[in-house]
Amino acid sequence: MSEETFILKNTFPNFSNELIQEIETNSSFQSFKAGDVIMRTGQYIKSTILILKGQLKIYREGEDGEEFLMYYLQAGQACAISLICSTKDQKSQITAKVVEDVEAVTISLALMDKWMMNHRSWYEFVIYTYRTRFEEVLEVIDNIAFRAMDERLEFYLKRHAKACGCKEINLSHQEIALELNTSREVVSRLLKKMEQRGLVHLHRNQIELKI
Amino acid sequence: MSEETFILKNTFPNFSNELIQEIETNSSFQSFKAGDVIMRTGQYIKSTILILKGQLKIYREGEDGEEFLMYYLQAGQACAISLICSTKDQKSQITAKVVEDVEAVTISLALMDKWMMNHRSWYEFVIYTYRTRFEEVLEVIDNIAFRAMDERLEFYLKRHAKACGCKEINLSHQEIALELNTSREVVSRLLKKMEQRGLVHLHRNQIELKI
DNA sequence: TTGCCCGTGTGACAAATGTTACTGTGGCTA
DNA sequence: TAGCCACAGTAACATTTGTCACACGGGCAA
Repeated sequence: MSEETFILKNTFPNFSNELIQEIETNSSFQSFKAGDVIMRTGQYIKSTILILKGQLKIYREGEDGEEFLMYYLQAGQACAISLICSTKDQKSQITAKVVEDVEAVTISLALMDKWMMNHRSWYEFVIYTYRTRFEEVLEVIDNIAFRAMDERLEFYLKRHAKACGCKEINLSHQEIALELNTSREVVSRLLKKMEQRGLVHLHRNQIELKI
Repeated sequence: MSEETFILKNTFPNFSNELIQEIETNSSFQSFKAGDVIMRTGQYIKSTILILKGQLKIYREGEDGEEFLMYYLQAGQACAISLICSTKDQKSQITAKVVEDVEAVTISLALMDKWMMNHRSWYEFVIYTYRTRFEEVLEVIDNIAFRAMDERLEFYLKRHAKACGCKEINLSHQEIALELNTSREVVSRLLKKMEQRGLVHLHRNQIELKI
């Protein structure tokens, strides 16, 4: 078994052997550096990527360049939006930026379309991806629709900790503010209150989550 | 051609003849009255519905019973969420309420799953539905993340007018406030400002859109 | 007609959030 | 070491939104 096969099988354990083989013969491996923007709002989607390693964030851009975090993508996942844009010349509605160096497999739209019909395990992956992302987006809506900034910040920190698997969050207040579409001062203020309540411990460039 | 076949073919012109036939033989026609709640947050999804006539609204419920409008469903459409929940015992994340009396076809999950593989036109319908709803939800996120209440209200009114196909909106300020998750007073205040700007003309129980 | 409810309008105030301005501090580098 | 810069803290104020209180008028039913 080649190294690629091994990684693919491990990262996407539900894919059938035939599918893995098809992926290997038909698609290309690629790397991206932290900070790279893989997809930008308004660009045409020509392919999708399966993530083997690293982390991406998917966010919505406002008219004045505001960012708004939707969700993170990690190894074993794919971007729901690019999975579904189908054959039409579909413009991306979101931006994808690399958080940690990414290794990925690029798959053309035509192939995806074919696989949907021929590979049960691909079909299930797509449906699963779509469903979970839709749910995640619904949760995001809940947060901004029903909750105030303090709760949203708390939710954001927990989600971030979960995504990176540790309780130390290495983000500046400015970065957090961007993703929640608010201002640094507000984030500082609320974090200070959270610290008083014992929920976090604040350091320079690091927030230690204590819950 | 039976009456049902005729209606189905007209409402879902992209469905193949074989698919239409399958729908007819395997699923049941149902009616719902305005105000009925077809699906509620937390309920298990056992089937999906294709809408032949009338209008539904799909909204998210907050913990204290707040509503938050996601989108409307009309003839020729289906609920994206129920389309994708697949075989798992999936709980609904949204609530669906009838706005105008609805006639619909109910389809079990098992059938949907089968059709995805066997009927290209069903597959395309599902993908199309998912994509467009995802986009709509992204737009909703834009609105609450990046825009203030006055813009959101304007957007809401336009969307409502578009959905019902006329410029007279027969809603009380209270109802609008619920769907935007704000209070009646705020809606009144903003509508008054819009009237001063010449965007609307206010009547009792009716808002006349002038744009 | 009278009384009542609903929808609406509005002022006054409270609370949350955004903005401006300034301070301090740690670390890097010229 | 001095100067610079990014990050963080915070006070003061503006703006937006939510809340409370109350008034007005239309229409309906007793």
